[in-house]
Amino acid sequence: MPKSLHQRAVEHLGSRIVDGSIPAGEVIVAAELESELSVSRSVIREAVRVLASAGLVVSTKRVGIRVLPPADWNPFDPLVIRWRLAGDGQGAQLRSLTELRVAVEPMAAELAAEHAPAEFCGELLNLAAQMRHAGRSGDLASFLELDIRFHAMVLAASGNEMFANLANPIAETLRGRTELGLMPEHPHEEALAWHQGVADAISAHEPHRARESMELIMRRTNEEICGVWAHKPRLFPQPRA
Amino acid sequence: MPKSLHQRAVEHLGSRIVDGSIPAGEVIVAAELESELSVSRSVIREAVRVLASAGLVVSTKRVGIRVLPPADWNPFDPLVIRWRLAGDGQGAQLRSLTELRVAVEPMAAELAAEHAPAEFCGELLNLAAQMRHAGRSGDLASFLELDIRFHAMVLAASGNEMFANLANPIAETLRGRTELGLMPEHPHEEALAWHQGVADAISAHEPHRARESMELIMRRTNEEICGVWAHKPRLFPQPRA
DNA sequence: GAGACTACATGCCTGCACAGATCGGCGTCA
DNA sequence: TGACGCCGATCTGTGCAGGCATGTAGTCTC
Repeated sequence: MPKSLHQRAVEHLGSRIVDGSIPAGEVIVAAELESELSVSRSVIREAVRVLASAGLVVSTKRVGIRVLPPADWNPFDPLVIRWRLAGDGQGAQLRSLTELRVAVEPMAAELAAEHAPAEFCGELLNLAAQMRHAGRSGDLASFLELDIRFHAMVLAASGNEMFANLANPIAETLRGRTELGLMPEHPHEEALAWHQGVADAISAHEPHRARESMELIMRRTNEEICGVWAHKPRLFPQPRA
Repeated sequence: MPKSLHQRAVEHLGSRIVDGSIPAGEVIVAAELESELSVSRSVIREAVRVLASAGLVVSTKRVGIRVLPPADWNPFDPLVIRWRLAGDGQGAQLRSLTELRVAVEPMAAELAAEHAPAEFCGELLNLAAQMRHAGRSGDLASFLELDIRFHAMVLAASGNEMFANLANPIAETLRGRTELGLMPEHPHEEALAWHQGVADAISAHEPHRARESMELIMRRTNEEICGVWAHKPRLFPQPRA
């Protein structure tokens, strides 16, 4: 299925910038890209505009298209997240996202217990039961997908659209952890109980208990992987004016 | 200072979509926009591409440019946040951002205490002292700007680029609260002490205390404003497939 | 009801004029 | 001689105008 030329141009340039093939500070002229990709100016210009809106490049007259340093990238842009997870920045990206999860999900569980509509509660209980079943039978692939849906459901049930929007990158995080072999061989019985506890507490509208159960899950998550990327350098950008 | 035609086109279309002037489901043809803004196709096309990357519209052959419902917008896109804060969605946007702050900032303080370079610690102590001075002398304007810089500094000192990137919207949140008169007349003496506590704990590399001090600040923040938008409807989008 | 047909809006390409930023040469002055 | 400032040449993105190609939606036919 051939994607549009525009998408391919965005992908080509963006992924090369994010994986470091094109270092920050490099300047490119649009004409080069035209011949490199064998596409016309309009395609290049539209792609550059999209990448500029993600903070990857800035284009100025007489100089060309300048690649910006990682500190200027929008780390919440879905494209940036995808490219980082696909390449060298994978470790740092997974760490950032995991830390974000640890911060956000307990709050999401608390809000969900206060505001979640009934159908979300039912679905959460349903998912928790299925997770228990898949976990005990050792069906790791199903468990992963259920886990993803469970956490996405909690985020959506919080009624906070920013939380809900984190579902996709968090799903990628979980998949990434699995690919890297950072998930336990067999889901812990405690983890199953904690997920059940989150679903129960949200359904019973008990915010405090929902938060605490989710905090247990997150604490375990953090412990399992906090050491893995400890050596990766952290970025400390100066807060801009 | 006349901005480029591209920026104006993005602004024009985007702000009208976000403030609801153009309802979801509406279809627009590019030719209309050309005559409406008196610009050429390339400008419109590039603007549409940028808005599409933010999830505001999709453009399909034979049908035109379809405006997407709010659930499809990227709530972390800086442009979307700005437009929402400027218009009708202001309440819901401030609530979302505040909930995000409450979740993220304690974690950021904890991480900062573990990883912050020395220069960040010094600057934090400096800011806390200035805040105390401005707060006690009743200089609310200075206090607001110092408050913004303080929280931005903690987020940056966490070494998590996603946290650091939340500094701008959070600054807007604080300014928005002030404009709406939701800030206390005089900063509480306790709040000053808590900020000092955060700076001290981070400088002393005491993650637990840093988190707890920040939690106190956030709890107060939440109490001050949680009731204000309680009546605003929450969005519960279905998690996508 | 299923398949072919047609109209239409976007996708993509190309040539042109303009604006603004950079760079180099030139002259002046200390 | 060397440093500074002015000014024009040049390069590149910005924007415009028009054209053909392509895929889809709606219609029309059988």
